Amino acid sequence: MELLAADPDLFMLTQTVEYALRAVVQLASIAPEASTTKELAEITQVPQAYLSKVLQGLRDGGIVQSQRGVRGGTSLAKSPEDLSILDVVNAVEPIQRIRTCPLGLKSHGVKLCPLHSRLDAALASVEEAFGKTTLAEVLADPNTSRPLCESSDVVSLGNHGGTETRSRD
Amino acid sequence: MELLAADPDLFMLTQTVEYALRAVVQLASIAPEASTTKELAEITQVPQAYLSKVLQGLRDGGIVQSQRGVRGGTSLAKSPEDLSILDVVNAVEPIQRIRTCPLGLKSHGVKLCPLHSRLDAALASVEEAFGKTTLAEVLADPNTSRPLCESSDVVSLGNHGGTETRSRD
DNA sequence: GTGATACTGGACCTGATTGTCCAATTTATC
DNA sequence: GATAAATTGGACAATCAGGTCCAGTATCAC
Repeated sequence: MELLAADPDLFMLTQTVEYALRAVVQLASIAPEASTTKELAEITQVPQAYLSKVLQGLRDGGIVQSQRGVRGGTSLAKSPEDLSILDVVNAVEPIQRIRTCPLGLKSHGVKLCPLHSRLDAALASVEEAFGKTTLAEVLADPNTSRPLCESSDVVSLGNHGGTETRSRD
Repeated sequence: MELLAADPDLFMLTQTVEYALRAVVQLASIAPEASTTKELAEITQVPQAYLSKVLQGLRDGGIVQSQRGVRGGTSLAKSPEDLSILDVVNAVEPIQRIRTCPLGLKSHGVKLCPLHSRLDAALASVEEAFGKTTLAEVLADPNTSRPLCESSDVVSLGNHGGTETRSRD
């Protein structure tokens, strides 16, 4: 069997955050429909068993909701307009701003030293950028190819003939 | 013995990067003098044995240089004006921009999808911010307390009466 | 109600990161 | 040259994120 080499971490983002974002973007693209974990895993290319854990985190964070049983699945808990990238990130792995001196120096309590204030500034800018980008904007982006999908071709990722998502009627 | 709870990771920055930055900033503040690993470890509050590993990485990356033996130690390899935060980060844990689609979709090869292009944009902004901040600037920052040091008080971290750094004459 | 579908949650495995320890080596000083 | 001060590097331990597996439970459809 070929076990595809796990992608290296993306520096800032952990693998888990990357997976969460993929899943949520895909769910947003079919919102308000639901998708099974299996489908999601195939499309987003995330290990299915692990994706289910990630989805649990997203559910606990109020990003998605899920339905058990036959014709069940996971769907967005809010509309794509009301969910930011930051919301998703914070649900699975909160961005921790640097609020107190990591060395525990008392006098740095309020005012961070030049080093840490700069590091925190970087965190802040990322936080802001993520905070003001909604999933709807990501989906509507006209400049680039469709999220997670082959640009002009049909997706074909191993689930032959069963790709359509289900709707709850 | 009191083993202080290891600081949690700072989201973007790994522990190792944080340690590397602390060490380099301290070295910059005494440049071009050298410091022993023991001294550095006390001031930066990094486990000494691990700090020596981090310093090895910095040395391999050309950020610092070290001198063995009596009166040896580690010093900056360049002047603080010529070292950016990014240089330090890249030496121990390079920022990896997202250049190709993490899902391996061929058609995304050149143009990232809306999701990943936004993530990469965040990386880019951090990279830029780090890239244009030199260690000299960090040290010269008038707005905040001194890096790694108690603001108005003298440092006193357990090395009684042997804090002065050595110069090679 | 029976069976198939699908999420849930706990136990477990694995590899990478973090951290420790020690023997070897280099170097200044006396 | 002997000694002490330091870095160097390898082996090893601990912790955690990433990932797997499976039994349990909820739900729909017939």
